[in-house]
Amino acid sequence: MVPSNAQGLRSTGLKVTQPRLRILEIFQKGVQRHMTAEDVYRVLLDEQQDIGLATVYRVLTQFEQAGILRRSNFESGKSVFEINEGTHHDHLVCLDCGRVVEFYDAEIERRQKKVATEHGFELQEHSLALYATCAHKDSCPHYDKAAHAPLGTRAHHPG
Amino acid sequence: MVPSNAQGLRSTGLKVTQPRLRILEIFQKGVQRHMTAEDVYRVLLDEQQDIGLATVYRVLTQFEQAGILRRSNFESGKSVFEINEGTHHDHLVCLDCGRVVEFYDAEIERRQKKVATEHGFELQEHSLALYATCAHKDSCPHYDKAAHAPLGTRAHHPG
DNA sequence: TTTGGTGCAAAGACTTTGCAAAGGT
DNA sequence: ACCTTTGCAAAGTCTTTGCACCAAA
Repeated sequence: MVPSNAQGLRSTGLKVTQPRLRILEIFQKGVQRHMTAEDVYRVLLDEQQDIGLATVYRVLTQFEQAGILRRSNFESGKSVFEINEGTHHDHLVCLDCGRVVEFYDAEIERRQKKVATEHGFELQEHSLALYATCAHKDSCPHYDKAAHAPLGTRAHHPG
Repeated sequence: MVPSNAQGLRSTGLKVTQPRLRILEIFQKGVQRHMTAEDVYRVLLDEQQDIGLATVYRVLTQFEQAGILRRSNFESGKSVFEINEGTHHDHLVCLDCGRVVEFYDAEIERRQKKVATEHGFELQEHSLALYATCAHKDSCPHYDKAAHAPLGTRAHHPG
C-alpha cells in the first residue's frame, strides 16, 4: 500500500499541516511538472487556499531538503521545483515555448565523473540544462503557446 | 598586430569610455578569471576608480552582448563573467574553495547535441556546471582559501 | 499544552532603471 | 554640438526573515 502524504510528511519529521499537504498534492496532481514558487502560489490562490507566498517558499525549501522535491535553477533567475522520483535526470528547455523535457544520458554522466576525477576532484553534483528550439516549429504542438510563456515571462535567455 | 582595447570597443559600436576600458583591462589582466559584478566593482574601488556599481552592471551586460565576455550563473544566484575567448568550455566548481576549473569534453558536447536532436529540438546552447570537492584536501593549495569573502557582508544565516 | 508552523509585512541580495550631469567623437 | 554614458538613488524581482498568532501532536 502506498503511504499517505500525511505519513510521508511525518516520516521526514515535518508536521502534517494544510499548506504542506496542499502543496504536495499540487505536485502530485502533475498539472505542471516543473513549477516555481509563484506557480504554486497561483494554484493555491485559484483553489481559494489562504496560504502565503512566504509559506510556499518555506515549504518548497523544506521539501527539497527532505528529498521530496528537486530544485533546478536553469538560467531564469527563478528556482523551479519538481517531484523527486529518485531517478536522476537533466533538462532540455525549449526556448520557443518554455517546455521542459527530461533526459538521462549515461555516457554524459560517466564523462562528467571522469572529468572531475581527472582534475583531482570528487564529483558531488552537477547541473546541466540544454536550451534548444523546436526543429519543426510548424508541427510543434507547443509552439503557439510561446505567447503564454508557461515557464516564466522574463525573456532572460542564457549565454 | 593585436587591436587595442579602444579599437576593439569601437568595433562593437560601443563608445570608448574610461569605465569600459578599465573593466576590460581588469578581465584581461587576469587577476581573477571569473568575476561577479561586485568582484569587478571591488577592484575598481581598490584602483580608486570612481565608477558606480550600476555602471559595472551595464558594462558587463554590454560586453556580454558584444561577445567580449561570457556570463555563467552557476547556482550562486550571482552572475559570473569571464573573457570570451571563443573556445567553448564548461565549468567545474570546487565546493570547498570556490575555485573554478574549465574543461571541454567533446563527447559530452556530442551527446548533448544528440539528445536534443532525438527529442526533436535543435540545440542552441547549454549550461553545464560540475560541483565537486577536492579529492585530496591536504595537498590542495586552495583549500585554505575557503573563506573567500566577497565584498558586501551578506551575513545572513538561518537561525 | 507545548512545540512548531503560518501570514503578513519588512528586509535582504542581486540587478535594473530614471534622470540630470559628464563625457566621447 | 550631439548623442551616449555615467553616477546616484530609487525601484524591481525573487527570496528570506521577524514576529505575533494559530494549529498539530
